[in-house]
Amino acid sequence: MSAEANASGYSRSTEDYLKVIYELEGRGAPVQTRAIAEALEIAAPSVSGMVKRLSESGLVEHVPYRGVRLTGSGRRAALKMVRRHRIVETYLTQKLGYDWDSVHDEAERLEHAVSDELIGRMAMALGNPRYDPHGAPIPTKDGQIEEQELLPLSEVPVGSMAELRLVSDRDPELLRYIASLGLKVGVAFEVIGRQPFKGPVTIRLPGKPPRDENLGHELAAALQCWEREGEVG
Amino acid sequence: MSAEANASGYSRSTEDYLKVIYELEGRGAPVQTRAIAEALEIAAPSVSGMVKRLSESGLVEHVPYRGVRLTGSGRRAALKMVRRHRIVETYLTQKLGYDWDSVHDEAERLEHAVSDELIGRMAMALGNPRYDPHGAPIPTKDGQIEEQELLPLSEVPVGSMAELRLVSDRDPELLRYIASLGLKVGVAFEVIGRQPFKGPVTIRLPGKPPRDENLGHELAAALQCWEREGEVG
DNA sequence: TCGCAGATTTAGGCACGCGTAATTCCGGGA
DNA sequence: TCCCGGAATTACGCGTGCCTAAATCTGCGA
Repeated sequence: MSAEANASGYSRSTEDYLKVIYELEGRGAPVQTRAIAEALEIAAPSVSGMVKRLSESGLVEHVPYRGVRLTGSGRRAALKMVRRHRIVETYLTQKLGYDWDSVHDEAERLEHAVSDELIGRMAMALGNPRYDPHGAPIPTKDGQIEEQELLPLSEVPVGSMAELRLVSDRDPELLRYIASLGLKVGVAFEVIGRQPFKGPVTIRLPGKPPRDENLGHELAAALQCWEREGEVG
Repeated sequence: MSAEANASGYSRSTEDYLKVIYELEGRGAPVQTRAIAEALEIAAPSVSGMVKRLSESGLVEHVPYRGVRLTGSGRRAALKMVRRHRIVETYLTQKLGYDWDSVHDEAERLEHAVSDELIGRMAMALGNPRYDPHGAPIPTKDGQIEEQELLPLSEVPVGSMAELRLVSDRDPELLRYIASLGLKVGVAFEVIGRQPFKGPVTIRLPGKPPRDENLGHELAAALQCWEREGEVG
């Protein structure tokens, strides 16, 4: 036996913490202990303890009772994990026939085990993709990540055209459902109605003939879209 | 986050122990604490402690001061790890352009992270190979493994033809060296000399013109061959 | 300004898996 | 049979990362 514990040099837990902190940070707001605890499904005091260690390692900045922010090296490590996760998901989907609803768990384990070398080879084999199967941008090797200007379908104005660009990889049921409607990343459709008080959104999907579907508010809120200003097909 | 700690349900350490015990067991002889400690590069008392836990989990049978043997479920789990390791090595070599001397460490990490599903898909993509790139037989999904009748090159009679069938994946230097000689699994050659007192073995490699090479005893002992009884090219 | 709810941290504990030091066991030679 | 060296185990301790219970802080509404 001779392999490193973990390809990145950090423990599996550390990698998980960095990734969720990155994801919860949005645009720089401090991340609460409780949010981390919920995302990782562990108790809040456990997070307090771990945050202390992360802070001593210089990966996060911790203001007691206020929250944590990633430091430069914390963010770099987090983006590395995000890159790994998304490349693995893309690879499994494109090269090994996985469906987009079943890659998340597998990637969640593999992201801790793959080396930079392997990620590089996977990316190469895929032609250095910019997005994963759910539309999420893949950070580059040197930690650049594209910022997307997206709108939840629940907020796209009625009457405009929209294109599905991004959906979370976390909910297989949701992914299977929207796939069953013919909705995947890149599909354009018309928003033809929305009911008030978190009512459903009605969209018209392309096809012969076009098909109308009603999507619940919660679902519509999970579908990040480009709004294509302008007229209707 | 929602993935299991480890695809098999056992901890990474447990998986490592089971694999080395399997490999050290040969044909059923009890495995000594010290042998495990050396293989895993950890201290002997640590092994004693772990063996106790493995034994309580029903994975090994431990006779104090005598050694351990895998139980049925221990052997099944070990063979699963061996299958994972060898399929991953084969996949990396065949599909991602790795050389045979660089796959071991990567596989050592990945074998703990891949699911049965993924191993199945990799095996499928490879056409269900029976051997890994180093010639080691790949256990089937249900835990069958082929027994090979092989002879170390250091014991193949002078004058016979032999074919390289198996070499350990542990030593990248050795693998690179023999590859540089044109020796890989499946290559046949003639054994034309061997010096006494652990002296070198001389082989004649096919080619135009044939090439003779002298291999040190230790190296020759690491090359497991089929002896092709009979005459010489 | 006070008090309360909720978030956070501290206190104390546990399992895992590793280490070193000290002790015990086993087998072979005298 | 005794003794001795090497193997194994026991005793004790450490860091990681999780837990629950108890204390503390923060901000908001009365």
